[in-house]
Amino acid sequence: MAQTAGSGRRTRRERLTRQRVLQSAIELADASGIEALSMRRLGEELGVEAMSLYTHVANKDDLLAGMIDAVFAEIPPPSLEVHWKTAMRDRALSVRSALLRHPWATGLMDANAAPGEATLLHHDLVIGCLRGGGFSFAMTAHAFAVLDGYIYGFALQDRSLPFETPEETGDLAEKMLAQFPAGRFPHLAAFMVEHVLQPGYDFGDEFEFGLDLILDALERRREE
Amino acid sequence: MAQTAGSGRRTRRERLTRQRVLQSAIELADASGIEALSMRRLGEELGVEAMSLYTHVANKDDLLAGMIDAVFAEIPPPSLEVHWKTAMRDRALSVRSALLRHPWATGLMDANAAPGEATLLHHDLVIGCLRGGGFSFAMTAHAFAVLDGYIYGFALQDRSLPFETPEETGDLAEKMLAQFPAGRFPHLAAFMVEHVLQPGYDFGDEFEFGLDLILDALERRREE
DNA sequence: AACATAAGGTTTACGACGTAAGGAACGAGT
DNA sequence: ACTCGTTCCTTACGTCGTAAACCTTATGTT
Repeated sequence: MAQTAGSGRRTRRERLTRQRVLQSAIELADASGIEALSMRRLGEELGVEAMSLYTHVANKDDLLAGMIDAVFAEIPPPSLEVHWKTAMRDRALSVRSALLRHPWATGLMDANAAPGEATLLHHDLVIGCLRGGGFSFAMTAHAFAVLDGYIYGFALQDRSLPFETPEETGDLAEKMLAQFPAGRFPHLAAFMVEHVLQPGYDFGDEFEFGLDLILDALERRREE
Repeated sequence: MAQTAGSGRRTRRERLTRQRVLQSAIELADASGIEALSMRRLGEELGVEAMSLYTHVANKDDLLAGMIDAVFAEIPPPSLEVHWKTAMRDRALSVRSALLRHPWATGLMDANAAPGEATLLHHDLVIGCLRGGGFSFAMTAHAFAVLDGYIYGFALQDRSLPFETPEETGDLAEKMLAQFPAGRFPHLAAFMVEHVLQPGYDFGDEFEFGLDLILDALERRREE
């Protein structure tokens, strides 16, 4: 009786896999936040006891490292065929959207864990793209540092903003400033009233401004 | 018998204070990493049981929020007297050095906690500086997002690099690449050999390049 | 068909964590 | 000297990551 994966009549449940573990962990973190991701809870999600996970994952740090690498794997690889500027622009937007889909990822990058294969591949292509675009090694290092710094930092800021919708923004801004004597933070208050609380404002929209600013500046420096 | 703070003959130990708790927590996190900061361990450091801390701190999140605000309080306030560009440059370097002193801080900024007074004051002055420098509200928002994004993101990258000294860099780079078939990451490998592993290279030095790139670009846009 | 093997999954347990609840000790004001 | 509010301690609960040992099941060999 052939009993290959999933065909047997009495397979109580799908076999566990590193893939399945990582994917479930990502779904759980996306849905309930990274602080809700415990080995027990993840096991539950997969219909399995917590300790079973350790067959496919060395420990929790390994799990987190795997999740990060899986996020990088989601990002379309930057093309080496097009002009570096468009490639880098597209890539920045791709990374940003991945970090928006998985907001917990930014906070995990401090991990002293070694980068995974997808992560290294991503970096490899970024460097290849810049070098192919005529950047010297030194300029490649500079460009890489500014671009990635900006991308991750923006995601960090975005996530640390304690509001999601414009209405929330208003409520929260008022409460924040109301804690302190009126006039304690005059510039901040004016900025809130005159700009941030205006209809249509969304912090996330700032991303492309800074991105283009940096890309244009890099282009200019490269040509110098 | 006057028994003001610290004068009594039988004060077994200094009284606890929110200040002292926060300061000890920061020292502990600086010295042993944020993951070593537990309420019990912190109590021990202060010669006190863990539960005593809760008199001065609502819970651990409040402790962490207080630590972040204390880090901002360490940063010299940006001046409103000098040209915006020098003020913003100095401030960026100050923030960076604070984040180097307290590497755990970057990872904590995701906290959904409300920003503290020192944090708000810092932001107030940054906005005041830009507005005073002739930036419109919209341009202020743009500038703020790029600058702070870059500063925090750079700190995040810097901290996530798994090496401190050049020698470590070499060892680690080799191990990282050795895990995968030679030639798997050709651009990355070349970049490492030709640039990162060259004597004298230090990723931290990249900071000022990107900072000036952004400041120059902002100046140009502001004048448009 | 019977068995050996190893891999996957489970049970139980340990020490550390954040913190709720209630008690004890202490200092200041009467 | 007595009270009272604050500070600090004791004990306890539920949760966490994971070590160790055990059981189960699918597979390959005879």
